[in-house]
Amino acid sequence: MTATIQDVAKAAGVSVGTVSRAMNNYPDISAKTRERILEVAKELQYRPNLVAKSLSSKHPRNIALILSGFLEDVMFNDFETMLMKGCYQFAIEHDLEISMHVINTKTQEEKSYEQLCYEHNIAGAVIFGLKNTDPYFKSLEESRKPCVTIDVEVSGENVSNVTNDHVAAFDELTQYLIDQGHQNIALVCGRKNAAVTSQRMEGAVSAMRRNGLSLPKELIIYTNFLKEEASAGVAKFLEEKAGDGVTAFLCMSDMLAIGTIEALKGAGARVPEDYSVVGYDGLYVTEYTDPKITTVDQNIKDKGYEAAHLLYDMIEGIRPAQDLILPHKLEIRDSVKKLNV
Amino acid sequence: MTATIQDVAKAAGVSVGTVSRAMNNYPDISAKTRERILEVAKELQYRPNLVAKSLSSKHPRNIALILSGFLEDVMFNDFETMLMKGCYQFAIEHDLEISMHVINTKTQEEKSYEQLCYEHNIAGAVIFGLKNTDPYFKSLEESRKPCVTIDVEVSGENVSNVTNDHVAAFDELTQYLIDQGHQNIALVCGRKNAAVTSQRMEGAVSAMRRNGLSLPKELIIYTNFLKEEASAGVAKFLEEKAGDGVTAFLCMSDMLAIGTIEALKGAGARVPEDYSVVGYDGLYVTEYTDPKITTVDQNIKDKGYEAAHLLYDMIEGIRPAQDLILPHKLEIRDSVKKLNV
DNA sequence: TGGCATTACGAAAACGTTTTTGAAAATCTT
DNA sequence: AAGATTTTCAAAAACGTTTTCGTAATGCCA
Repeated sequence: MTATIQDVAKAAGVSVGTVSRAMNNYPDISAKTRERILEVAKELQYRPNLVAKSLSSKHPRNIALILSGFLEDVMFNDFETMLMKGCYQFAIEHDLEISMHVINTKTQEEKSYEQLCYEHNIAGAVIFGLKNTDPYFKSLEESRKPCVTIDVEVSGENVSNVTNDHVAAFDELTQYLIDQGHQNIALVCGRKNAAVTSQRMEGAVSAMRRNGLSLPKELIIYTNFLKEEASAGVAKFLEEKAGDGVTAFLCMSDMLAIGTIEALKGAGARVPEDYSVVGYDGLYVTEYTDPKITTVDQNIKDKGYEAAHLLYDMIEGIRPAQDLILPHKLEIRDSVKKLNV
Repeated sequence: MTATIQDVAKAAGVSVGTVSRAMNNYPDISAKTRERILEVAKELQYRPNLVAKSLSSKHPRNIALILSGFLEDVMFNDFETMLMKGCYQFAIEHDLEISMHVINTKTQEEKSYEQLCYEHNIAGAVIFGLKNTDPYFKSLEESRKPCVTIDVEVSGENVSNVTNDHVAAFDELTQYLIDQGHQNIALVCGRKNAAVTSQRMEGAVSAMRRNGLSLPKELIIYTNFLKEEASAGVAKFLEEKAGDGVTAFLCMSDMLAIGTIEALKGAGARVPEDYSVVGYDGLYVTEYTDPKITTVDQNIKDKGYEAAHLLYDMIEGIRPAQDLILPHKLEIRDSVKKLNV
């Protein structure tokens, strides 16, 4: 077996409490003994058992990343991975233990957020993937354990939210399209009742209005954020010649942009020569498509990092629960043609 | 606070030991009391503290997924995510606790695999991302804790390996190209001293030899598995007209295939009309490129699932350490043109 | 050198479980 | 109906830490 704190204590001729104090840089211990103990510990290759530590300690250093729907959804691999990277980065830099938990709508019903924290001795969590109808909305609100949700608006005394200004970002994206000379723009829209959809819609409309443009109903193509639906919707749109004069497709996600491009190519059109297309999200796949898609990067890795940061501060009482809005970045690539007006 | 086992015991008028027996379906307890206890537990919304459980239990149910280089490399997002999904899937189905740990070459030096297991009360781990020169090669060999590595050959009494038959798979891929009438094939090669490179090389050569073809040195383009290198290498290759008559590029990874296609398009050539290209790995990004890339799917999610499965069996003494070779699948898409011979 | 803070440490409780031990109660045997 | 089993459970030890509490040792001052 590996050495325990007992072994170190015995070898150093001190009590276990003293070893604990030495290992954790506590005050009431002399420099001499601390050093001796550390030496012995090193010699024995002693590593504290983190499980025991977690069980006994009053100052928790365990946070979690909770992913809802991770096993069900297959679309947003990048999102979750980049989020993880951000969270783990912060945890490593600050010497925190971080664990990952996969849940879904069903397990949310069976076990409250607070219970999950209690089960794992977790001080708080960053939560991603919540759907509007998920039981956790209520669970988090009632929780005494702090948490930080990503891109979803949950109320509650101990819940923060990290997001982007999707309205402003989509406005900016739309403005870019307009600045490139596009006046007849079709909108490839996400799920009707999703929060993100209405935010992005708002951004699109505000940019158009500011420029004296309008968004007629015929130029809106609805989907559930699925590539195939975008592809089918755009194909139908072209067939029906619903949008004569349309020069650009403004898509609410990168996947929708990919589907749109697929349909356009399928109909024999070229992108961006015949039609311009923009996406939203900043998935890395947009760098590998043809053409590379102009999009808005949500900087999800930073989001993960900042979410973990905020969570930590909430746990330590440094910052109160709050909403954090991170900057986005317009990524101009090759899917938009500049029109001569 | 949430209810503890003590609270349940008190409420049910029994000892804590009895509650434990009831919760874990142990034999020596009467059906009546078990039921009563379960009822009380439900009423109090009792959830056992898994940390305490892990600390005290002699029958560990904790496994881990260890990712090396996760924060450094940015390339293989899909790989790691799909691997995770596979592992978590198995863990959930078998009611195991699974934790994820991010390490790198440096932390490997500081802490042995066995120490890491001990720290977290882990019974064993699935390990991904090891480089040939990593300290863990030795660490795993000496470990008494079982582990399963992915795609990397480590010896050791308690270490298994889950992989594909990369030689056969690459042979198959090469044969497919030949079957489509390609005789002059350039090879876009990975890092010279990587194990996977030599395996794939072996597969390519064997298929060519079998068909009376050869692989002259001038038709090999070396890279370090980076897209940009493939792009630059192929561009130079075309410029120098090193491979007149070449009709196809056989790439050792999907990223290399993407780089190759980029270079070909950059030189004004069309894929697959002018040149055919195939990749290897089955990254999901290959479904979104133009054209969609013919590749070999390593089925990494299954690999994760089976790795966790094997690990579990090793822990339970059901299966000994062993090498597991999983099937691959040739994914024929749109990047190869059939030649008339 | 005696008295008083202060410092340094040992002893033991605590964290929430599982597991072992042993004994009372129930059941079976003859 | 008495002994032998078996069943059921309470009590306590164990897991490896941290933290609290108390006290012995040290330092300081006069």
